Amino acid sequence: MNLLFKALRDPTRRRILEMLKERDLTAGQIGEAFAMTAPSISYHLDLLKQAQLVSARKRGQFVTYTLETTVLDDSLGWILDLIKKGKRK
Amino acid sequence: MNLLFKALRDPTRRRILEMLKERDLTAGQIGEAFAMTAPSISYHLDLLKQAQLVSARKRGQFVTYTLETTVLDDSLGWILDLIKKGKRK
DNA sequence: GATTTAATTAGATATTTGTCTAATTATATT
DNA sequence: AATATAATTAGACAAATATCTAATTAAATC
Repeated sequence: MNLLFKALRDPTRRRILEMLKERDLTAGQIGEAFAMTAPSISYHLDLLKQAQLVSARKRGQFVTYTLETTVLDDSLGWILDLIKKGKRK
Repeated sequence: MNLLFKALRDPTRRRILEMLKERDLTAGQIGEAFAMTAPSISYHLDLLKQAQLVSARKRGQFVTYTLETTVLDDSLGWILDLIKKGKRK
């Protein structure tokens, strides 16, 4: 939960997730969309991976990233709880 | 959106929101639940206020904080989009 | 009106974070 | 096998963050 919110805190990382929503992308393709060096993108991808928001598979010299939504269910549940349960008792 | 995720990133702040889900609380009451000085709590409450996740009203010398869920709808929408739309095309 | 209490603001500081350049690893191509 | 390409790792560094102590503000009580 902590790694998840940590990952979602950064605009670049949120943008990457939105891109991956459309289609799987290699690290290089992701990098093209940002005015940032490859190592910086790598860093963000690593945090997303740690949070299990993306998975990576290597194909030749390319690494393709895929959006993983399972872990988002937790955050959804947490937020929904906050919205729905409020103020009973 | 950015202030929102920024606010949700910190465990202390998430905990505060969970507490406020049950009932409104004064700054002091919130502080009691943490091993942290009053100014630190004030700091967190300020960030939550900036994100519009809580509102504050002063009654005498006390300040009571209330959970505000409206802004959470945005985050919910954003996350749901990520989960539901995925991989079309 | 002086003192206590609740809370915030100001200022200092250690840690975390996001970025960079340089170096490394691994694969593909010539 | 030498070179080029994709990506990551290592190390450095500035900016942001979370915490503290001290000072301030505002309300309540003696």
